[in-house]
Amino acid sequence: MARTKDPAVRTLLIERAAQMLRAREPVTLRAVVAGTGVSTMAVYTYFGGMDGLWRAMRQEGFSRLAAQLATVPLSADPVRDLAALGSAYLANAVANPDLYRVMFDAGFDLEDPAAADESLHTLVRAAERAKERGRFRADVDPLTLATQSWAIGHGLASLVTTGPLPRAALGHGAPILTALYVSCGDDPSSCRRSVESGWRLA
Amino acid sequence: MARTKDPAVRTLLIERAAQMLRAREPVTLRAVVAGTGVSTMAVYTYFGGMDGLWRAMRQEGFSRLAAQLATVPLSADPVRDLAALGSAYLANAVANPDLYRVMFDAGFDLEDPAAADESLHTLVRAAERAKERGRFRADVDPLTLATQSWAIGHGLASLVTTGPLPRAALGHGAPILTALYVSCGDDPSSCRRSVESGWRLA
DNA sequence: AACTATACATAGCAGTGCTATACATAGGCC
DNA sequence: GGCCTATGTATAGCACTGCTATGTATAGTT
Repeated sequence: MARTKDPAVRTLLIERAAQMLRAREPVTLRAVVAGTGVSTMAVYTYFGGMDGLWRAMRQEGFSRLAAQLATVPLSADPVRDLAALGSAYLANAVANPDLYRVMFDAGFDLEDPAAADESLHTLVRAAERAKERGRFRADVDPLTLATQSWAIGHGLASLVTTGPLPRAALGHGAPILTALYVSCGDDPSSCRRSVESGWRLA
Repeated sequence: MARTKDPAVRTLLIERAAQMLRAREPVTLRAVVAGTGVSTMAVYTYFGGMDGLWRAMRQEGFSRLAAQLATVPLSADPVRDLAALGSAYLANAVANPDLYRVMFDAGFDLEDPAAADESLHTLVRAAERAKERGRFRADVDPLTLATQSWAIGHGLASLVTTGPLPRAALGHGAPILTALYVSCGDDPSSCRRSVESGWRLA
């Protein structure tokens, strides 16, 4: 038929754009393709335009988040795991602050929404296990709890990556999550132990 | 000396830009001045450029937030007041979703940072009163608690205004705040009553 | 009333994302 | 193997962006 697309060019452009984003350089069409040797048209054949490149970068952000969450080893203590996942969430945000900010721009449209759903579902499963082991009351909805945990993590991550709060404010995550899990029925002292144990991981 | 600036033009441009933002129209220099009768140069004399106009819009967002928080009537129940302030925070975010999103862009630089500080301080004072009345333990730091409440509110507001969570998710605020205030020493059942009472206000 | 400093309108600048067109090249077909 | 076609690529140019230089009118000072 014809020349086939080279997948390497795709990742090359994404990485270069992410690098420029981190370096605080303006991510512009011509600037992105400048060092790569390819022409401006490549952005259109691979991404359909700059919007598509930004979408791909959001996707990359969610992929890195999923990878970071995947590094959390599941233990016999599901509350510890919940805290560890929250800690990993914040660790990913501070490791890629610019990417994290981009992730939640432009209406949250992704190429593959499943990647984001999967990350949330990791939290849901941990909450389910906490219920099964009797740490949380039976009337606790795992999805609700996961969403609440997400909101807490995102609030801290967003305020830290966008500037108003210093990085040390991320430490607020542990006491808030502890309070939340205690409200789900977990024993206060063992909850504190579990959360602080999981929080240290990342 | 010369012609003096007309303050009305300033507010006119801000309101028109905010209106275009709400209408999802691209907020561009020429588009903003189009309907006003003034020329593009007005944006430079009044704001120093588009960046200045965006900064002014962020300032407008914080002003509206402060106004919304000011409508909360202080009561004899400081925990109720804390919940009411949180509820008002979220109400402002959903009433001006686009403005809220802009508020936390571009590194949080404002013309008058005191406006933002003042809003946070309203929360701090409520936390202090809760300590004085014995609802919270003596070792609770009001600023810490206010910051934590802010992070929770911002997490929910941000996830709702940017899309991933539906508006109904704002209801998660009440149970999370309840859990947080209980962890500060408040009695669980009276805390729930106070928070739900304050939450209804907005 | 004359002067001057300031706001304003116009026109034009470099830079943006995007697209139309021509060209090169890889793959299917006989 | 040699065409042929479909596809990726490069170039040039489009409308638009924010911004600035220039000239002019005007409000405030003296």
